[in-house]
Amino acid sequence: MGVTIKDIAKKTGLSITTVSLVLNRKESRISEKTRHIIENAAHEMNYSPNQAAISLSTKKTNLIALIVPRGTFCFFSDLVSSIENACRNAGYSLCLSLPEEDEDSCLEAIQEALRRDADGIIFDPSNLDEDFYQAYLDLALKSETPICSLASAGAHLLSNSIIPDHKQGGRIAASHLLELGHRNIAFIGGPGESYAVSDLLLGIGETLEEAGLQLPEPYIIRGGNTARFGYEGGASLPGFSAGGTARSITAVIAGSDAIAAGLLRRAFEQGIAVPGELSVVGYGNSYSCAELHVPLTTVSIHYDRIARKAVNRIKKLNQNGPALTPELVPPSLIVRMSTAPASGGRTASRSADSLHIY
Amino acid sequence: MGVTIKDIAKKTGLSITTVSLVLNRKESRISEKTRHIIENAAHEMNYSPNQAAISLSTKKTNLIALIVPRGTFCFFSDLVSSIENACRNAGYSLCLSLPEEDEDSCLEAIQEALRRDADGIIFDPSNLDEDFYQAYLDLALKSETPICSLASAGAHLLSNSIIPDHKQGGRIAASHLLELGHRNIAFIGGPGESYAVSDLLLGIGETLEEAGLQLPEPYIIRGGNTARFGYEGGASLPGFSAGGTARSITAVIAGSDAIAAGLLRRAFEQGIAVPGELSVVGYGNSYSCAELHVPLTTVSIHYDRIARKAVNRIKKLNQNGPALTPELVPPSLIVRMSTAPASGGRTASRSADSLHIY
DNA sequence: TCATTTTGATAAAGCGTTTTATCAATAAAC
DNA sequence: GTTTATTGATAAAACGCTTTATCAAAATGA
Repeated sequence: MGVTIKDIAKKTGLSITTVSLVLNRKESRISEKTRHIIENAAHEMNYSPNQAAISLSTKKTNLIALIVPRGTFCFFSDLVSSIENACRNAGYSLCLSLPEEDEDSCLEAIQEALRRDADGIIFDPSNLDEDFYQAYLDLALKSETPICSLASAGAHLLSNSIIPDHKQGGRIAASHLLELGHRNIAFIGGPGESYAVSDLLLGIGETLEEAGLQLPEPYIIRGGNTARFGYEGGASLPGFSAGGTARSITAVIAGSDAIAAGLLRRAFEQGIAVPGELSVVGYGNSYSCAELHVPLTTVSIHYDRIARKAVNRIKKLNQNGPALTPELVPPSLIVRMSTAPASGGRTASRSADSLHIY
Repeated sequence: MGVTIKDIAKKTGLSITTVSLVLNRKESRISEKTRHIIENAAHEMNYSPNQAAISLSTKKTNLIALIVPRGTFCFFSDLVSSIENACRNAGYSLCLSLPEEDEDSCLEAIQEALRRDADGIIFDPSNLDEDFYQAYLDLALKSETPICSLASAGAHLLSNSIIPDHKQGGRIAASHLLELGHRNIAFIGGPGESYAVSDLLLGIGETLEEAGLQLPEPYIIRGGNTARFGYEGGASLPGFSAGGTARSITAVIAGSDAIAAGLLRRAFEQGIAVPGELSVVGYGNSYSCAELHVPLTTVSIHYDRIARKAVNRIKKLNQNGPALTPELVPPSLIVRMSTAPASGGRTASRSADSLHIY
């Protein structure tokens, strides 16, 4: 279809080699005169290099494949958006796959990435189980494509992972509530097989234990990551539907912001004041969680940082840098308005700006 | 890096041509025996075709580029997710660009798509202004890459657009409120230059006029598409901060679900009951809008349909089908719980299921 | 002036496919 | 037993680019 360097060569009467050299290699020994002729011609003819040809020749595609199974642990758009940005800044194009959560679909996505000979694969398998990892790793490692996982499970197998430190995330959320004086804290979150949620729970549990408290079985509701689950599952928290003081629980940590949203709605409908009677901490700091009627206190996973690190790592590996050990990225707390001291009082008025509401 | 058909040829002692024929052309005249030998070898050696080479040879990349300027009219994740799905189902890979909203960034994104020689470009410029279209079209049309726009502006120039019928969306929203008996309806929505919002307003205006009403200047608040804008701009609606009956406005149409969310928060904080005292209609039916404490009545843009149509159109154009006229896709109303009769009464209890809340 | 280095440009091979034209061998038709 | 079709496989060119090795011409040094 388009204009090729051959066309430029023909038009200028110079050779293909010369054209290529001018267009790619600033340091090559080409006279200024020739250089100008070619640059002008290229511009006039509206030349655009053909990436397929470049890829074939150089064995670099400048492509990063991002694979995020649908319905993944945290709302995907933050991740996708961050990775896209990081890719663009680093000169990569982004090839996006949102496979279904079953093994076949995910493997297909990986094969697609290999067929396209991506310079790197970023994969977020946080809600898949470990059996899967093996198959995925087999494929990944057989090819020499750098793979960067965004999940802790299997991290020992995969040297190049950048991992949100969900355990730390759990600690942060729990500490926040403890500091506010809460003693009866519940958890509601994702499916049982999810490693991300397991880590999260681990952090919560440890922190509570260190404070001499525990997280008893009935205070843990597992099942999903959706708002619907938050709405429906929330009702089964001990004493949640009872009015006023009958509630033993004063705070809930949700495994995702969506769950927290559902929970907030349930509380609203039942006339339970948040944060007056119930504090809620979300998880993820997704776009939408600042839009709720009670802006959500939540744990930010810092996908922007993770994205930068992941893309960077792939870039280094492409330059034949050494494989590196997995890196944990610590989350941080975003305090908005859904948490307050256990006593029930609203905290001293905080200005919207200091609350990072929008 | 990987195994090539050359390797397979060498291993089986057959020719490259034969290998290629076996692997791609079911109908070619190759003996069953040879076919089996090659298929087995390919499988054993874990052969994966190199897309760059295929592209170079066939001039088909099986790539669709999706360009959605950041901060676009409607929350991008619904669109992106739908397009990804449609691409996958149609055998395409998705190359995603989320450029900044300025012209340079968008042009870069288009050039990237051309460099990658995408089989088609899907572009959502709904919040860019018409000047931009010209530059964008120049590039697009100069190449012969099929382009499918998702915006109405410039549609007369671009034959292959699939366009959400925002005007119809406006009519639907307004009709709904009129049927509920509202007479004082306001609008709060996106920036002045946005054609999408202009269409939306047009639909609203026409519908009100047909009912003998109008949308007076002070009832129109323009500025952005964010929740923050909904929260802050909402307060400037006539009489909004006044208590009880002082409010003249009984219903608001928001230009996006995010705006509606901000508005809902403002209403909550000011003790204005939704939908009891104020009805709110959102726009877009984005993921998050069902998660709000008052599940949002909104206008669904049906991105899934739009995505399928857009991808299909590109596929047909790739098969040398004729260029087609732009197609308008009608939105539809999703009634949830943020609207009620103007009288103030809550509507007869509706079950959650019939409300499409989750 | 002749040998040596530097400068400017090029030819040609290679990257992994597809595809057209060709060819030998076997089968069918006469 | 020739001639003609058919079957099964292949050689080679092409796709658009990069890169190495090569080469002629000009500049430098002795």
